[in-house]
Amino acid sequence: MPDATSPAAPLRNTRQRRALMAELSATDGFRTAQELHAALREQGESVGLATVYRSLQALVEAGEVDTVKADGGESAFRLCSSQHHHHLVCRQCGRTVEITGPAVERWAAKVAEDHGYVDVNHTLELFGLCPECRASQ
Amino acid sequence: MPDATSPAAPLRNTRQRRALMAELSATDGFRTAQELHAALREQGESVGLATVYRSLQALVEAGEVDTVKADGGESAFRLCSSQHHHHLVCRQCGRTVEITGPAVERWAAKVAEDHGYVDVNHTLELFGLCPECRASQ
DNA sequence: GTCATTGCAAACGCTTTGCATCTGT
DNA sequence: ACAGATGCAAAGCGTTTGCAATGAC
Repeated sequence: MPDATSPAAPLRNTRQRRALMAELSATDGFRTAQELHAALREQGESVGLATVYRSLQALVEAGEVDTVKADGGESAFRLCSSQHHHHLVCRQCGRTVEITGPAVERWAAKVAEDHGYVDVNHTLELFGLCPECRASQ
Repeated sequence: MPDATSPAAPLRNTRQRRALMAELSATDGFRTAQELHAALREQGESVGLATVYRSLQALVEAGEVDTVKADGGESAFRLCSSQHHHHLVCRQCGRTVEITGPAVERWAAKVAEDHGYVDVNHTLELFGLCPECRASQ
Protein backbone atom coordinates (compact mmCIF):
# COMPACT_ATOMS: atom_id res chain seq x y z
CA MET A 1 0.00 0.00 0.00
CA PRO A 2 1.41 3.36 -1.07
CA ASP A 3 2.35 5.87 1.55
CA ALA A 4 -0.13 8.70 1.29
CA THR A 5 2.48 11.27 2.23
CA SER A 6 5.18 10.20 -0.19
CA PRO A 7 5.12 12.18 -3.43
CA ALA A 8 4.10 10.45 -6.63
CA ALA A 9 6.65 9.34 -9.16
CA PRO A 10 8.32 12.25 -10.96
CA LEU A 11 6.66 13.24 -14.22
CA ARG A 12 8.88 12.85 -17.22
CA ASN A 13 9.34 15.64 -19.65
CA THR A 14 8.23 14.01 -22.87
CA ARG A 15 7.38 15.58 -26.20
CA GLN A 16 3.76 14.57 -25.75
CA ARG A 17 3.39 16.05 -22.32
CA ARG A 18 5.09 19.24 -23.43
CA ALA A 19 2.71 19.54 -26.35
CA LEU A 20 -0.24 18.94 -24.07
CA MET A 21 0.88 21.57 -21.60
CA ALA A 22 1.43 24.02 -24.43
CA GLU A 23 -2.05 23.37 -25.71
CA LEU A 24 -3.50 23.81 -22.24
CA SER A 25 -1.62 27.09 -21.87
CA ALA A 26 -3.01 28.31 -25.17
CA THR A 27 -6.49 28.84 -23.77
CA ASP A 28 -7.99 30.12 -20.58
CA GLY A 29 -11.09 28.02 -20.55
CA PHE A 30 -11.78 24.37 -20.00
CA ARG A 31 -11.12 21.91 -22.80
CA THR A 32 -12.18 18.30 -22.97
CA ALA A 33 -9.63 15.54 -23.44
CA GLN A 34 -11.03 14.90 -26.88
CA GLU A 35 -10.73 18.54 -27.87
CA LEU A 36 -7.16 18.68 -26.69
CA HIS A 37 -6.34 15.51 -28.56
CA ALA A 38 -7.91 16.82 -31.74
CA ALA A 39 -6.06 20.14 -31.40
CA LEU A 40 -2.74 18.38 -31.00
CA ARG A 41 -3.42 16.22 -34.01
CA GLU A 42 -4.28 19.26 -36.11
CA GLN A 43 -1.00 20.86 -35.17
CA GLY A 44 0.77 17.83 -36.50
CA GLU A 45 1.74 16.65 -33.02
CA SER A 46 1.15 12.95 -33.04
CA VAL A 47 -0.20 12.02 -29.63
CA GLY A 48 -2.34 9.04 -28.75
CA LEU A 49 -5.70 9.59 -27.16
CA ALA A 50 -4.84 7.27 -24.31
CA THR A 51 -1.74 9.30 -23.67
CA VAL A 52 -3.78 12.47 -23.47
CA TYR A 53 -6.05 10.87 -20.89
CA ARG A 54 -3.18 9.42 -18.91
CA SER A 55 -1.23 12.65 -18.93
CA LEU A 56 -4.23 14.66 -17.84
CA GLN A 57 -4.83 12.21 -15.03
CA ALA A 58 -1.25 12.55 -13.89
CA LEU A 59 -1.42 16.32 -14.09
CA VAL A 60 -4.59 16.42 -12.08
CA GLU A 61 -3.03 14.25 -9.41
CA ALA A 62 0.04 16.45 -9.44
CA GLY A 63 -2.22 19.40 -8.82
CA GLU A 64 -1.24 21.20 -11.98
CA VAL A 65 -4.55 20.83 -13.74
CA ASP A 66 -8.13 21.45 -12.72
CA THR A 67 -11.01 19.33 -13.87
CA VAL A 68 -14.78 19.62 -14.00
CA LYS A 69 -17.48 17.40 -15.41
CA ALA A 70 -19.27 18.67 -18.47
CA ASP A 71 -22.82 17.84 -19.40
CA GLY A 72 -22.52 14.66 -21.39
CA GLY A 73 -20.30 12.96 -18.84
CA GLU A 74 -17.21 14.35 -20.48
CA SER A 75 -14.51 15.81 -18.31
CA ALA A 76 -12.94 19.16 -19.06
CA PHE A 77 -9.50 20.30 -18.00
CA ARG A 78 -7.47 23.42 -17.62
CA LEU A 79 -4.31 24.65 -16.00
CA CYS A 80 -4.69 25.50 -12.35
CA SER A 81 -4.61 29.17 -11.75
CA SER A 82 -2.73 30.46 -8.79
CA GLN A 83 -5.79 31.29 -6.79
CA HIS A 84 -8.44 29.07 -5.37
CA HIS A 85 -11.73 29.79 -7.02
CA HIS A 86 -14.86 28.22 -8.42
CA HIS A 87 -16.67 28.31 -11.70
CA LEU A 88 -20.00 29.37 -13.04
CA VAL A 89 -20.42 27.39 -16.23
CA CYS A 90 -23.04 27.74 -18.94
CA ARG A 91 -24.50 24.31 -19.41
CA GLN A 92 -25.15 25.06 -23.05
CA CYS A 93 -22.18 26.91 -24.50
CA GLY A 94 -19.62 26.27 -21.78
CA ARG A 95 -18.86 29.93 -21.21
CA THR A 96 -17.21 30.13 -17.82
CA VAL A 97 -16.97 32.79 -15.18
CA GLU A 98 -14.51 32.56 -12.32
CA ILE A 99 -16.01 32.98 -8.91
CA THR A 100 -14.38 33.67 -5.62
CA GLY A 101 -16.41 33.44 -2.46
CA PRO A 102 -14.64 34.13 0.80
CA ALA A 103 -17.92 33.60 2.56
CA VAL A 104 -18.23 30.12 1.18
CA GLU A 105 -14.65 29.29 2.01
CA ARG A 106 -15.27 30.27 5.59
CA TRP A 107 -18.53 28.42 5.71
CA ALA A 108 -16.95 25.24 4.38
CA ALA A 109 -14.12 25.42 6.88
CA LYS A 110 -16.50 25.95 9.75
CA VAL A 111 -18.90 23.19 8.81
CA ALA A 112 -16.05 20.72 8.49
CA GLU A 113 -14.64 21.77 11.81
CA ASP A 114 -18.00 21.43 13.50
CA HIS A 115 -18.05 17.80 12.44
CA GLY A 116 -14.50 17.19 13.59
CA TYR A 117 -13.09 16.89 10.10
CA VAL A 118 -9.65 18.30 9.43
CA ASP A 119 -7.47 19.02 6.42
CA VAL A 120 -10.51 19.93 4.39
CA ASN A 121 -10.86 21.09 0.85
CA HIS A 122 -13.90 21.33 -1.32
CA THR A 123 -15.26 21.42 -4.84
CA LEU A 124 -17.99 23.76 -5.90
CA GLU A 125 -19.38 24.35 -9.36
CA LEU A 126 -22.33 26.38 -10.50
CA PHE A 127 -24.19 25.44 -13.65
CA GLY A 128 -26.70 27.61 -15.40
CA LEU A 129 -27.73 29.22 -18.63
CA CYS A 130 -25.69 32.26 -19.57
CA PRO A 131 -27.38 35.46 -20.79
CA GLU A 132 -26.63 34.76 -24.45
CA CYS A 133 -27.88 31.22 -24.51
CA ARG A 134 -30.93 32.24 -22.59
CA ALA A 135 -31.65 34.94 -25.19
CA SER A 136 -31.18 32.65 -28.15
CA GLN A 137 -33.65 30.14 -26.86
CA MET B 1 -40.14 19.62 -35.28
CA PRO B 2 -41.91 19.86 -31.94
CA ASP B 3 -43.09 23.18 -30.65
CA ALA B 4 -40.95 24.04 -27.68
CA THR B 5 -43.79 25.75 -25.86
CA SER B 6 -46.45 23.11 -26.33
CA PRO B 7 -46.66 20.70 -23.42
CA ALA B 8 -45.17 17.28 -23.92
CA ALA B 9 -47.36 14.29 -24.54
CA PRO B 10 -49.26 13.22 -21.44
CA LEU B 11 -47.43 10.66 -19.34
CA ARG B 12 -49.21 7.36 -19.17
CA ASN B 13 -49.73 5.71 -15.86
CA THR B 14 -48.00 2.40 -16.42
CA ARG B 15 -47.00 -0.25 -13.93
CA GLN B 16 -43.34 0.45 -14.62
CA ARG B 17 -43.60 4.16 -14.06
CA ARG B 18 -45.60 3.64 -10.90
CA ALA B 19 -42.97 1.25 -9.57
CA LEU B 20 -40.24 3.74 -10.41
CA MET B 21 -42.01 6.59 -8.66
CA ALA B 22 -42.58 4.40 -5.63
CA GLU B 23 -38.91 3.53 -5.53
CA LEU B 24 -37.95 7.17 -5.85
CA SER B 25 -40.28 8.04 -3.02
CA ALA B 26 -38.71 5.39 -0.82
CA THR B 27 -35.53 7.39 -0.28
CA ASP B 28 -34.64 10.99 0.27
CA GLY B 29 -31.28 10.99 -1.46
CA PHE B 30 -30.15 10.72 -5.01
CA ARG B 31 -30.14 7.32 -6.68
CA THR B 32 -28.55 6.43 -9.98
CA ALA B 33 -30.58 4.92 -12.78
CA GLN B 34 -28.72 1.67 -12.35
CA GLU B 35 -29.42 1.57 -8.63
CA LEU B 36 -33.08 2.22 -9.21
CA HIS B 37 -33.21 -0.48 -11.84
CA ALA B 38 -31.49 -2.98 -9.55
CA ALA B 39 -33.82 -2.11 -6.68
CA LEU B 40 -36.88 -2.66 -8.83
CA ARG B 41 -35.54 -5.99 -10.03
CA GLU B 42 -34.90 -7.11 -6.46
CA GLN B 43 -38.46 -6.31 -5.56
CA GLY B 44 -39.60 -8.59 -8.31
CA GLU B 45 -40.78 -5.71 -10.44
CA SER B 46 -39.66 -6.55 -13.92
CA VAL B 47 -38.62 -3.30 -15.57
CA GLY B 48 -36.21 -2.87 -18.43
CA LEU B 49 -33.16 -0.71 -17.93
CA ALA B 50 -33.99 1.33 -21.01
CA THR B 51 -37.42 1.97 -19.58
CA VAL B 52 -35.88 3.26 -16.37
CA TYR B 53 -33.72 5.66 -18.32
CA ARG B 54 -36.55 6.79 -20.56
CA SER B 55 -38.95 7.26 -17.67
CA LEU B 56 -36.40 9.23 -15.69
CA GLN B 57 -35.78 11.40 -18.72
CA ALA B 58 -39.48 12.03 -19.10
CA LEU B 59 -39.85 12.80 -15.41
CA VAL B 60 -36.97 15.23 -15.49
CA GLU B 61 -38.50 17.02 -18.46
CA ALA B 62 -41.82 17.07 -16.69
CA GLY B 63 -40.11 18.75 -13.77
CA GLU B 64 -40.96 16.01 -11.30
CA VAL B 65 -37.44 14.76 -10.84
CA ASP B 66 -34.13 16.45 -10.19
CA THR B 67 -30.85 15.21 -11.57
CA VAL B 68 -27.17 15.67 -10.81
CA LYS B 69 -24.03 14.15 -12.21
CA ALA B 70 -22.25 11.74 -9.92
CA ASP B 71 -18.54 11.13 -9.92
CA GLY B 72 -18.06 8.55 -12.63
CA GLY B 73 -20.23 10.37 -15.14
CA GLU B 74 -23.30 8.61 -13.83
CA SER B 75 -26.44 10.62 -13.35
CA ALA B 76 -28.37 10.49 -10.12
CA PHE B 77 -32.04 11.28 -9.66
CA ARG B 78 -34.44 12.16 -6.89
CA LEU B 79 -37.93 13.50 -6.52
CA CYS B 80 -37.98 17.27 -6.64
CA SER B 81 -39.62 17.65 -3.28
CA SER B 82 -36.84 16.09 -1.29
CA GLN B 83 -34.32 18.36 0.20
CA HIS B 84 -31.19 19.62 -1.40
CA HIS B 85 -28.03 18.95 0.55
CA HIS B 86 -24.31 18.36 0.21
CA HIS B 87 -21.79 15.94 1.62
CA LEU B 88 -18.77 16.06 3.85
CA VAL B 89 -16.76 12.99 2.92
CA CYS B 90 -13.79 11.47 4.67
CA ARG B 91 -11.13 11.03 2.04
CA GLN B 92 -9.79 8.00 3.83
CA CYS B 93 -12.68 5.90 5.09
CA GLY B 94 -15.48 7.41 3.07
CA ARG B 95 -17.62 8.22 6.10
CA THR B 96 -20.12 10.81 4.96
CA VAL B 97 -22.05 13.54 6.70
CA GLU B 98 -24.96 15.26 5.07
CA ILE B 99 -24.72 19.01 5.06
CA THR B 100 -27.32 21.62 4.41
CA GLY B 101 -26.28 25.19 3.95
CA PRO B 102 -28.99 27.71 3.30
CA ALA B 103 -26.39 30.42 3.28
CA VAL B 104 -24.50 28.75 0.49
CA GLU B 105 -27.64 28.14 -1.48
CA ARG B 106 -28.46 31.81 -1.29
CA TRP B 107 -24.92 32.79 -2.11
CA ALA B 108 -24.89 30.55 -5.18
CA ALA B 109 -28.18 31.91 -6.43
CA LYS B 110 -27.05 35.47 -5.98
CA VAL B 111 -23.68 35.03 -7.66
CA ALA B 112 -25.29 33.38 -10.65
CA GLU B 113 -27.86 36.10 -10.91
CA ASP B 114 -25.21 38.79 -10.73
CA HIS B 115 -23.62 37.31 -13.82
CA GLY B 116 -26.91 37.04 -15.67
CA TYR B 117 -27.08 33.27 -15.46
CA VAL B 118 -30.45 31.66 -14.98
CA ASP B 119 -31.81 28.24 -14.13
CA VAL B 120 -28.83 27.55 -11.95
CA ASN B 121 -27.94 24.57 -9.86
CA HIS B 122 -24.69 23.63 -8.23
CA THR B 123 -22.55 20.86 -6.90
CA LEU B 124 -20.64 21.16 -3.67
CA GLU B 125 -18.63 18.52 -1.88
CA LEU B 126 -16.35 18.79 1.10
CA PHE B 127 -13.43 16.40 1.53
CA GLY B 128 -11.47 15.99 4.70
CA LEU B 129 -10.20 13.60 7.32
CA CYS B 130 -12.82 12.46 9.80
CA PRO B 131 -12.08 12.40 13.55
CA GLU B 132 -11.47 8.65 13.63
CA CYS B 133 -9.10 8.54 10.70
CA ARG B 134 -7.27 11.52 12.02
CA ALA B 135 -6.82 9.79 15.39
CA SER B 136 -5.57 6.55 13.86
CA GLN B 137 -2.85 8.25 11.92
C1' DG C 1 -58.04 1.71 -32.66
C1' DT C 2 -54.38 4.76 -31.73
C1' DC C 3 -50.30 6.06 -30.01
C1' DA C 4 -47.33 6.34 -26.06
C1' DT C 5 -44.60 2.89 -23.76
C1' DT C 6 -42.01 -1.20 -23.19
C1' DG C 7 -38.22 -4.73 -23.67
C1' DC C 8 -34.40 -6.43 -25.83
C1' DA C 9 -30.20 -6.02 -27.95
C1' DA C 10 -27.21 -3.45 -30.59
C1' DA C 11 -25.03 0.88 -31.00
C1' DC C 12 -22.76 4.95 -28.91
C1' DG C 13 -19.37 8.06 -26.77
C1' DC C 14 -16.07 8.77 -23.35
C1' DT C 15 -12.69 6.67 -20.74
C1' DT C 16 -9.62 3.01 -19.15
C1' DT C 17 -6.52 -0.90 -19.64
C1' DG C 18 -3.28 -4.80 -21.38
C1' DC C 19 0.73 -5.27 -23.53
C1' DA C 20 4.63 -4.65 -26.32
C1' DT C 21 7.66 -0.89 -27.53
C1' DC C 22 10.04 3.28 -26.81
C1' DT C 23 12.53 7.04 -24.25
C1' DG C 24 13.85 10.19 -20.50
C1' DT C 25 17.02 10.20 -16.79
C1' DA D 1 19.72 -0.07 -17.88
C1' DC D 2 15.50 0.78 -15.63
C1' DA D 3 11.25 2.85 -14.66
C1' DG D 4 8.06 5.58 -16.42
C1' DA D 5 5.63 6.87 -20.82
C1' DT D 6 3.60 5.76 -25.23
C1' DG D 7 0.51 3.83 -28.93
C1' DC D 8 -2.69 0.82 -30.42
C1' DA D 9 -6.60 -1.81 -30.06
C1' DA D 10 -9.80 -3.96 -27.18
C1' DA D 11 -12.54 -3.75 -23.26
C1' DG D 12 -15.57 -1.26 -19.88
C1' DC D 13 -19.07 1.64 -18.45
C1' DG D 14 -23.24 4.24 -18.37
C1' DT D 15 -26.44 5.73 -21.55
C1' DT D 16 -29.21 5.94 -25.88
C1' DT D 17 -31.73 4.11 -29.81
C1' DG D 18 -34.14 1.00 -33.50
C1' DC D 19 -37.79 -1.85 -33.84
C1' DA D 20 -41.47 -4.89 -33.07
C1' DA D 21 -44.75 -6.02 -29.43
C1' DT D 22 -47.63 -4.41 -25.69
C1' DG D 23 -50.92 -1.85 -23.10
C1' DA D 24 -53.21 2.65 -21.59
C1' DC D 25 -56.70 5.64 -22.97
